[in-house]
Amino acid sequence: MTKSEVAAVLEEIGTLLELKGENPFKIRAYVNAARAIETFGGNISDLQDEEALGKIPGIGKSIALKIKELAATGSLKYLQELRAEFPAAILELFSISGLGAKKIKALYEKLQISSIEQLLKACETGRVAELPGFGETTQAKICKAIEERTRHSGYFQFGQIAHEAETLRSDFAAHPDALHTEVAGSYRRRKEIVHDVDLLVATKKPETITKFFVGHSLVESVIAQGPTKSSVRLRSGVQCDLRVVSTAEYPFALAYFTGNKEHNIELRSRALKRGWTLNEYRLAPLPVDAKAKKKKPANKIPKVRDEADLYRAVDLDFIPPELRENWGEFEAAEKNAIPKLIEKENLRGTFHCHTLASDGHNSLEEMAEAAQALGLEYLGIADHSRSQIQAHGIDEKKLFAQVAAIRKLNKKFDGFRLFAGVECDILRDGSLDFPDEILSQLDFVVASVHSALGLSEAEMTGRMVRAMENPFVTMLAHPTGRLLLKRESYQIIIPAILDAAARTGTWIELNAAPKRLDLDWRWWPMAKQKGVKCVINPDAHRAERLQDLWFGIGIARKGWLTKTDVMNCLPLGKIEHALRAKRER
DNA sequence: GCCGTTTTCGGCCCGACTGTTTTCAGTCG
Repeated sequence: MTKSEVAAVLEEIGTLLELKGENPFKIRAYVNAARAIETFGGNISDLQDEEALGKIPGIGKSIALKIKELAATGSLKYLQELRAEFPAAILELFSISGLGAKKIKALYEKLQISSIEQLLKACETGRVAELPGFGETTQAKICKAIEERTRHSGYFQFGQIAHEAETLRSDFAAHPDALHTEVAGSYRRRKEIVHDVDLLVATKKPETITKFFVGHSLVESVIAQGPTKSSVRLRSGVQCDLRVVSTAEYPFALAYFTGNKEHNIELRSRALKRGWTLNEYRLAPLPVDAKAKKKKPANKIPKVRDEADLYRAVDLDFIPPELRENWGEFEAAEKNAIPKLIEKENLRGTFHCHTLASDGHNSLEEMAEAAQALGLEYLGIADHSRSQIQAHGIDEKKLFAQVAAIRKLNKKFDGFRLFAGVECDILRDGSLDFPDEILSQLDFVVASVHSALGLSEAEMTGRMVRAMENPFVTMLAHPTGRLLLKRESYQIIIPAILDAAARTGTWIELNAAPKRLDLDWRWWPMAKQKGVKCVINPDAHRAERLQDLWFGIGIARKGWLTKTDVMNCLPLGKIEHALRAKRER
């Protein structure tokens, strides 16, 4: 049983308790515990170790016992009993926006509705509108939400909505009444998956800004519109919320809406400890009445002009938005230990790009030109190897023709260089698609898995470790193989992969393609600790997709990486040596 | 159900918007 499976069970218990109308704080305890176990970074090798579980903040005696039972027997009596009280399909009703536990409970008790299909039927026959607390409008909204749900999941890859988000940002930035503009929320934290866009604007003319927003050409429909908050659906299908505040409120709102939730709770609790209350508008003294007798006089409230002032007010260094996940950033900010995160400008080159030779859409020359236009000093070409039939994998002959073409082109460049490589398939047994004699003639080798994806955890891990043990394999590409919102990771033991990478001197790719963003940011602190080096690659199949590097930078920052952790921050003069280091060991 | 540099009992983040109400409950973030 994995941590996330345990978290899913706790989450489900929370939902079922909500349906039962249980004490809201008990419900929150389960939801919190689910989050706690999922995000817990430390070692819990044994989920049956009740004592260790209980030490995780948010998990107490009762929940620790339940986790233990779950880990030991694979099931949980308490959950079985809860499930027995409701039809199984009822949980899917929670995926409809606008429906929460109270409404679902009413639908179930009054109309015996327990599935989306039944709900749609009841809406169409007008029975929902007749329920107390519901009405014609609510019924129509439910119909629309069901329709929306079938059109898209409500979750988007960061890259799918980045263009709209940036367009809105720049359009507001150019608006004369918008004094400050930022896209906050999970977008600003550079989460790989976002489900809405949070736009924040400081202004003296809220009505004008709101009007401009709901009338924007990217807006498909308006969901809600009030004096300080409006919500719309954009053309891509993503929901976008606008918050309008004053300039004085802006830094508080920016921090508040950048989140995440756990980060905000910690920030507020730090304010409370200093005798203040923090919300999205201001830092204010605590109300004097409540249990104030023993209390020492509240500290003077400092002036806050930007986010850095706010963090300073609670005795913290500034925390970059990407780190605001309550994932160790508070401890680091207290000890002046927030690293100087990598920036886009630090990247000097990149590897793992495709050309017309395999399944890319541009020539060597076009890829090189695009790389130079981005200010890069070098670009590594790595087309697919021969066994990738569907991706037009190249054979030995084509590969050497490309190497020759690259060597020839390099004579023309000034201050720029192409490196000749290959994206070599890792075969089922961990051997490589080309023999060492061929690989040794290349500047670098990207190794990756594209076949036999269903191997067991032990087999898949062993396969990758064996590939990394090859001295000519410079880097391991998209290590988990996940396709965001589409395909889960292969079954692999990532710490074992990282250990092998550290031992063999193999770089691990941070694949910057927005559908991958693999290796995931959550693993990079561990990778770094083990001494593993990162390489940020776009896996570009078109020249313009080299720009995906920007997504990779966001994830690298989110993974606490600095420029010294990322090999392709090395300048041209040093990267060549670094590429040879492993094979010369 | 969890938690404690205010507390082992009594809190637990809280504000915005909508729709159905006629002062508020429900949902969301």
